[in-house]
Amino acid sequence: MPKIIDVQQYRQELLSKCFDLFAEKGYANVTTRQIAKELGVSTGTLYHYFPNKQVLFEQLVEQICRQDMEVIKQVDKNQTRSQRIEALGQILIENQEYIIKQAVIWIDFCQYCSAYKVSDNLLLQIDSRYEQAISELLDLNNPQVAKFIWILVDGISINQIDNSDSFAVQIELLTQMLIAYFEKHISA
Amino acid sequence: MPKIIDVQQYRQELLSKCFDLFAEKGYANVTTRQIAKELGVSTGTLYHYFPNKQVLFEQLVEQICRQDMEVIKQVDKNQTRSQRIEALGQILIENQEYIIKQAVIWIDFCQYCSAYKVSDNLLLQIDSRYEQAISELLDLNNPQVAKFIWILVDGISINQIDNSDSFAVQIELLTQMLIAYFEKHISA
Amino acid sequence: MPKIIDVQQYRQELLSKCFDLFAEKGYANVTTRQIAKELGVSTGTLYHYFPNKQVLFEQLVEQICRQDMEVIKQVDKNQTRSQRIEALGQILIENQEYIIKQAVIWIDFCQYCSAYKVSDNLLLQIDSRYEQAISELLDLNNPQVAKFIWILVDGISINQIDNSDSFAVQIELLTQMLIAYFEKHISA
Amino acid sequence: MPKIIDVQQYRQELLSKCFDLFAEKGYANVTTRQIAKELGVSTGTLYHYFPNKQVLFEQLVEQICRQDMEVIKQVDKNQTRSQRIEALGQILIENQEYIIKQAVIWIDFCQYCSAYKVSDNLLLQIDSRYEQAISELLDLNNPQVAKFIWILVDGISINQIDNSDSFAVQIELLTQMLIAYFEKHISA
DNA sequence: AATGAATGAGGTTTCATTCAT
DNA sequence: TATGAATGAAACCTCATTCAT
Repeated sequence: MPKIIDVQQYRQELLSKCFDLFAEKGYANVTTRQIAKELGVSTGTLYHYFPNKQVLFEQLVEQICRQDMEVIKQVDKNQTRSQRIEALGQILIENQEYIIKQAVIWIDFCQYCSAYKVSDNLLLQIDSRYEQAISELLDLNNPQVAKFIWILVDGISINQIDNSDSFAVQIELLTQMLIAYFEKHISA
Repeated sequence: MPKIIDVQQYRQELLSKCFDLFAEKGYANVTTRQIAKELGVSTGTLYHYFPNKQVLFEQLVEQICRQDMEVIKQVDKNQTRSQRIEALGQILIENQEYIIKQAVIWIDFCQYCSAYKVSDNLLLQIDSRYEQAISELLDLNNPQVAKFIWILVDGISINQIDNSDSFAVQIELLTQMLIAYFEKHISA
Repeated sequence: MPKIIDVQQYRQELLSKCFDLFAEKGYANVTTRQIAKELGVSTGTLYHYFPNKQVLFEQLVEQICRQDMEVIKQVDKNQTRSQRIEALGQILIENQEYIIKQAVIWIDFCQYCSAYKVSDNLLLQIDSRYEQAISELLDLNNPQVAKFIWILVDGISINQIDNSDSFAVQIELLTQMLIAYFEKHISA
Repeated sequence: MPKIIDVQQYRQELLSKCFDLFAEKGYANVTTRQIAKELGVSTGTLYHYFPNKQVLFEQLVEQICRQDMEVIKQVDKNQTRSQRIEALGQILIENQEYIIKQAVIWIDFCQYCSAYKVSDNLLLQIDSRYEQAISELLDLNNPQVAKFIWILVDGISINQIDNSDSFAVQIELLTQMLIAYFEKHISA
């Protein structure tokens, strides 16, 4: 029993160590040897913990999703919607580096699903988790709006690859835009 | 007398025929053999028109940018800003399929630049062309806002890979949000 | 009739123009496109005058052999053997650049014959032409000695690829060595 | 525990097994698949031990040079110069097959350096090692003479490709010629 | 559990040669 | 005659995966 927990925990550690590498190069451009080297293990060991590269990637995406849920939970819900939007924006800016990488990996995962003709189950499932988390956070009853917001965060993140100094500016713009939109269309 | 062919024009035709394939699979997942097959030529012919896969991809990105400039130009400038925003949204929705693919390829190109350590010259140059085109269209003096808008369109587009029925809804949301933002913050 | 002569002559011109290219790169490293470019014609034209790359190369080797026979003939035969050896050495030094290239191509041709499993007929035939020419020039009755001399010239030539200033020195050494040998072993 | 293998030693074994193939066909005419087949391994394994075909070839040349130094060392130095020359000739004749192949590869390497525009460092370095070894063996103070001798051996070797029965005759001729030369020009 | 040597299918690219014009 | 676009076999090389140790 305790052994199993250790294995599971070690797997999580390995996944965490992969994060930067996948964010930087993308699934298709990372070799298993590079992964093994980054993790400080042999390729044999890598294949001992993960059946193949695809599963490794999918588990990484799941791990990221779980972490993102935690990030979103940090927002204090005892505030007006505008305040919560600003708080979310603030958290994104504070975790800028992580958020950008997470978005890059997510987009990479979307392409991976279409390119490798992998079943979208995981993709759809994670997608709806984000949708729900944002919906709850901002008391939205239109799921499209919730998804929309997270999509915009991705959009902004991805385009930071080269000049990452504008991330904060753009998240701020997004924040203001959302506030203006909600003020005009939906009563808080 | 040799076969007379407008090489430059034929190159453009070939690039156009690649568009769907790259949008669907992504640069790293498309093989040159697949490209040749899609184009209905041999790999030898492919390499007769493009020195290598990278240049082929870069020229495709350039072609897309030129086409996008044409799409943006379609908006009638004799309207209020809100009207122009709506017109732009309308055009995006009308060209939904193309816009999504274009965005997917663009994001792929961003990753390609970072993964292959290709010089960013082309990336930055194209980036600023979009910025300028949007700035002119909406009379913006803050370039960050212009870039921001196009980034959001990319963000929305990318996430359509699997359920593309929400594109129109999300572009509509973006339109309304931009209008609300400009009404509140910037006089038309 | 005159047409045929022209074609033949044009072929010789083309071959002459290939000489430097083959000497510099070697048969296997020269592409037909490079040859065509060097000749200022299209690949189609190249294949109009020569059935393929192999025949082109073989004809070049033949042409070189004919030219070498002319070089050797320049030696005035009304001299002692030692004088004739020195005269030959002098001619080699005067034509240093040509001699080196000719030797490089010849060695390349030897390798070509073994690598491509081409029949050695041409090789043997040319070999014996050199043997005879040297035998006649130096009044040798041992054909091995004649061949030996030409082989040494090749050996010296090939090793000039990088520091070609020692060619004259080494031909001079060869000359002295031959003279010493003949003085000791064979009466002039 | 992993399979224990002395990588460096295995590399040397692999190189030794390549020797004949390269001698017979030449660098440009040997394919990596042929090499792998000759070595009895897969192409993947080949690339596990050598980063690419060029480096493989260069390491082969280095290995050959080291072996040649051993061959030259076999000559007993407690003899007159004439005797040492004869002893060297004898060793060359005894190792005829190896010497010819070694020479063919060396010449191939010279062409390889010029054709592939590889830096000549290795070539010059090896060149000087031969020069020194011969100089020491025959107590020569003129390095040109030392280089000259080895060049002649190469020249003779290369021309044996097709009728290798004359090698001994020609090495014998070279030996006599050198003795005659030294008797006349340089006191033993 | 851990290693890394070994595999070989499949990737990108080259190039001798052909052929419609 | 002359052209050069087109071909596709085959070159070099990579990399996910396996397996003996």
